[in-house]
Amino acid sequence: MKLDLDFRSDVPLTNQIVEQIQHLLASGALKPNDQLPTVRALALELRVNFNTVARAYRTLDEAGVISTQQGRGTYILEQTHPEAGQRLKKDALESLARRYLEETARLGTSKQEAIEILQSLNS
Amino acid sequence: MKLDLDFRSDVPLTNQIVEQIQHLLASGALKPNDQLPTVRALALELRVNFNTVARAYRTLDEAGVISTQQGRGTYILEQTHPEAGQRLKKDALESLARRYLEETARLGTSKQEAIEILQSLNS
DNA sequence: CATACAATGATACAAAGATACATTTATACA
DNA sequence: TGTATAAATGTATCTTTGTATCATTGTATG
Repeated sequence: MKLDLDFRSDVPLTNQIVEQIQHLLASGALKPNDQLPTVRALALELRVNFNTVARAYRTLDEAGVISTQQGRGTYILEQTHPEAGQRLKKDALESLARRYLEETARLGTSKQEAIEILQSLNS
Repeated sequence: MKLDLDFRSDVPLTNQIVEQIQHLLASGALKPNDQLPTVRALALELRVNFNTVARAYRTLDEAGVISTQQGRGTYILEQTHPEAGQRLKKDALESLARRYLEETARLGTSKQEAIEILQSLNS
């Protein structure tokens, strides 16, 4: 990967990694489903502790840009376009909700019960 | 088999397999003496390493749900404890609920909103 | 200075994959 | 029909990969 860290910069290494991966994505150098280097491989290349790469990956994960999977690796996600979003999000939510009801119904549970179970979860 | 793994979930793949097989059992889609797919066949279908399936099978074996036999295959056992059925169903419902919340959260939706969407569905 | 905080590194851990193996069943062939 | 061989199936073990937690370092701030 063509990343180039500036160790003298006052912007943290982790942030530099995050930003540069986002640039690669924006420029098309990285595409959905591409596998990123392992945290250790990239760390070696950048001469940095692998935790630093792992932290960058986590930031990107939380931003919904990549998916990091323990034991498997990390992958670029499909980018959901915000402008296409509102309608699609509503549809997606409804389809999730329908699927949840179908599956609980298969277990012989009513919609009301299915909702109560949700409410009882501590989160 | 109708299993559907979420590679982005923080629930380990092995656990997802365990839970979903328990769902199939709780819902009656799997019955005693049914043969499960071989570890390799199911792994291929789920796009997962076959050891991951083997680990899930072992967990179910240790729980007394199935019987795995080297060289033969794996089979659903008779349920010796009647109350195990209730337990199975309760666990199944809870993990379905958790997954629903996890997926809606990923779309930026709160638990309360997730519940309201359920209520708004005409069924 | 002292102390607090942020960034990075070090170490131990957990989940998943790769590879070689053991057991059972199926098949070939004398 | 008996036996050798191959194929199918689960098991054991090690490697790879990301995660969690604590220690270290540097720097601001009082």
